Parts: sequence; C-alpha cells; structure tokens
Amino acid sequence: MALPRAAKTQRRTRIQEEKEELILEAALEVFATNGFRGSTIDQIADVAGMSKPNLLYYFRTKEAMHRALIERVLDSWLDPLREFDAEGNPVTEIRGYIRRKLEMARDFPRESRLFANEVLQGAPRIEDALMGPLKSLVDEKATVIRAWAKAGKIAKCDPYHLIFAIWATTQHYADFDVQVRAVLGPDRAGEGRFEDAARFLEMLFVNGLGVGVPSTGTSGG
Amino acid sequence: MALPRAAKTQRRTRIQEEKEELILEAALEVFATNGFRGSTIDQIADVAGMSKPNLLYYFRTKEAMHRALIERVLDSWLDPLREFDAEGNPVTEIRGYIRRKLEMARDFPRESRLFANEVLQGAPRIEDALMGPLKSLVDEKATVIRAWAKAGKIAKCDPYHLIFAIWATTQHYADFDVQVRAVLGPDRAGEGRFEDAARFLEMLFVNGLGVGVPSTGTSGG
DNA sequence: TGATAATTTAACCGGTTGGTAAACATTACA
DNA sequence: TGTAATGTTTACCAACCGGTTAAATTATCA
Repeated sequence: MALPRAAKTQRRTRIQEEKEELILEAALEVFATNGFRGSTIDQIADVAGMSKPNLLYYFRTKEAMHRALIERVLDSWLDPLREFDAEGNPVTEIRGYIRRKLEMARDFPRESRLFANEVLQGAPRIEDALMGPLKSLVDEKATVIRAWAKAGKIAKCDPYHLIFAIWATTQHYADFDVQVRAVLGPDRAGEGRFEDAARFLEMLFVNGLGVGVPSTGTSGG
Repeated sequence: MALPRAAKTQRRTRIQEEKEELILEAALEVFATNGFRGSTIDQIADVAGMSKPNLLYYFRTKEAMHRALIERVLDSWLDPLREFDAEGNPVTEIRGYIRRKLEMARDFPRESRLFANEVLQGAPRIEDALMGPLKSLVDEKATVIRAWAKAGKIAKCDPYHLIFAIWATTQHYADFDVQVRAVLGPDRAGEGRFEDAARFLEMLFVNGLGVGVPSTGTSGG
C-alpha cells in the first residue's frame, strides 16, 4: 500500500487540507535548512506541532513529503522564466526577469534553498524535472535569446550561460544569505541589500549585453 | 580528553600523516555531496578504506574531521581573491579573478560544494570565518574596486555586489553542476562548458563594468 | 444522540549512527 | 631480536531514526 491512511478516507476533509498544508510548510522549513538526509521526520513533526505518527498519517514517508514539496515548488520556481516574452523588448525582458528572480530570492528564500540543497547533493530526487520540463523551458527561451543576438538587439553571447548567470547571481541572495550578510556587515546588510543588488545586476547585465536602455518609448505592444 | 589517540603519541609518524590525509580526502568527498548532517562516519571510513574505529583513532569526532577540512580548504578558497592586485589594470584583474575562480570550480568542485553546503545550511560551523577573515579580505578588495570606480577606470558600482556576482557565477559551475549538465544536454555538456562559461562571463563583466579591453599590449608585469 | 468515519496517541520495532573499550597486531628502534 | 610505542580490529553501547500497530479519541452527520 503506497497511500497514507488519510488519502484512503471516503471524502477529503477540512482537517486533511489544513494538516497537509501545515506539514508541507514545516517540511519546507526543515528540508531547506538541512537537506533531505539531514532532516528528520521528528524535526518536521516538531515544527508542525504534531506527533510523528500523526504526521505519518498524512504522508506515509519522508520521501513522500519531499516529493509533494518539490512538485509544488517547481512550478512557481519556473514561473519567472515562463513570463520571459519573445515578443517583448530584450532589455525590458531581461531586466524584468532579473527583478522577478530577485524578488523570489527575497520573498521565498526557503524554496530557493530547497532546490539548492537538492541540486548541490546531486539532484537524486529531481533529476527528471531537471532534464525534462526545466531543460525544455530553457531550450525554448535560449532560442529566443539567440534570435535577439542574431538580430543585433543584444550582444552575441551563449544564451544558456546568460541564463545560468542570471540564476546564479539572483539565487545567490537566497542560498548564500548568511555569507552575504556576514560580508556586508550589520550596517549594510539591512533589507536594502536587495535593492542594491537589483541596481547592480541590472547595470551589469544591461551594459554587459552591449545594449543601452531603449532610447525612446518603444513600449511593447 | 579532546584529542584523538593518534595526537597523543610521542612523535608524529609517517602513518599518521598518510592516514590523516587519506581521511580528509574521503571526508571531502562525502561531506561535499551529503552535507554535514547527511554524512556518516561509516561512509567516510568506507571511502577511506578503513574501519570506523580506526578512523576515529585519527579524528575523535565527525565534527573534528569537518573542522580540519574547513580550515584547510578556506585558505585555498580565498587565494584567488588575495591575488587580486590593487596596482594592476582593473580589467586585467577582474578577468584574472574570474578565470581563477572558474578554474577552481572546474578543478576543485568538491571544495566549492563543501562550502556551499555549509553556507546554505546556515554556516553554523564557519560563521566566525565568514565574519572574520573573509569579511576583512572582501572589505580590503572592495576599497580597491571603489577607488577604481572613482577614478573612472570602471563603471560606478557597488563593489560588494560585484564580488558576489563573480562568486555566484563562477561557483555555480561547481555547485550546480548537475543542473548545468542537465540543461546543456549530453551534447553541449562536455568539458568545453567551462571555456564557454569563461568566454561569456568575461564578456559580461568587462562590458558590464563599462570598460573596453585594454587597447594595446599592456601585458601584465 | 448515537453510530460511524476520521484523527490522534502510546507503545513499540529493527536498523543505523556516533562513539567507546579493550584485546590484538604491527612497527620502529635499541 | 626483544620490547615498547603505535596502529588496527572485534565487540559493543546508548541514542536516534524511519516507520508500524493497535487502541483511544474526536468529529460528522443521519
């Protein structure tokens, strides 16, 4: 039997919704800071404020919790890239993408760390997602970027490494938050650091791709 | 008693040198791919090809192994930044720094992942190093960069976020290697990816900082 | 309200984990 | 070669870990 007992009830109850939500929230917290192997069911149960067997009534295994979490998070994690619009102005699109990714790093650092932990440790549980949906989406957007480069709208560059660079620089502020704050020191590490980062990164990528801000109001149609 | 039995011998033997080296090498492998909590002494002993009690003869605890490893790795991890020369040409220095960091990501990915794991999980065991030696070194180099910007040698920018961006983009190729390879696919993921990355990143940062390549042969002294 | 479905808890289990004690084996050196 | 110092193994332990069972409790609704 692969299903938890809660999934075998005749109807789906309010309590099930609430508790599963509560558990996934706790699991996110724990997995994000300890990785899969480093996390224990007891820890998650503790954060969720319930007993271990009670938790296991809703998710049969630790794996099941992790799987549910990854599935839910993967979609929202890919959203910023999906919004990347082939029809839009290259500079506007790239700036927008950087901004959205940076906002995610600020507002959902645990989600970012969940992935980082997983990928860092060899992505044993999300390999399929990486080679499937993720790769497809990136391939699609890479084609767009390459077309922009060919049309002379941005500098000629490898679109994949451009995307990697945007991922790396933005997620850095979630994944390496402790280091960032340690280096900036107590004074400079306030919430303003995300605005400073945004300013710097927009400059870096806009100048770096060899295109100025769109000269006049070519507001996208 | 805080010392392992091997440290209490009258003289330091050849076997001690060899075995400790062997253990740290194995510990690097295991810690880098599993994080601290996710790693077991048995795993490390297994990789090192010795029994657990034998290993514990040289390092009394898992913590001790990790500590020894971090201390050793921290220095070499900071080396590329130390080489950053205030007297040099800004573009040359920044390109050189990118190149050295990228080489480290290629040649010592486990060292990079060891740190990434640690920082990602809140840096409980290296907080002091981050706020001490690391911060000091970065502060020092940030001053240099700021001076360059003030002198108009590079674009005005926040030197800290510039350094973060270089760290993020280069270490990405070690820490997120699985993802990079998954996205590039089997064809494009050969060892050439590091050269592609170098080409892209040099362009990004050199153009991004608003300075062209030094016009003529100012080959560094 | 009572019966039934849904939820929670207490008690437990086998395997793993970090670490120890002490017997045993090997090395170095007089 | 003998012997003391060094190194390795066997056997072990208590705590932890993922997960199960069954009984007790609570919610739902006719």
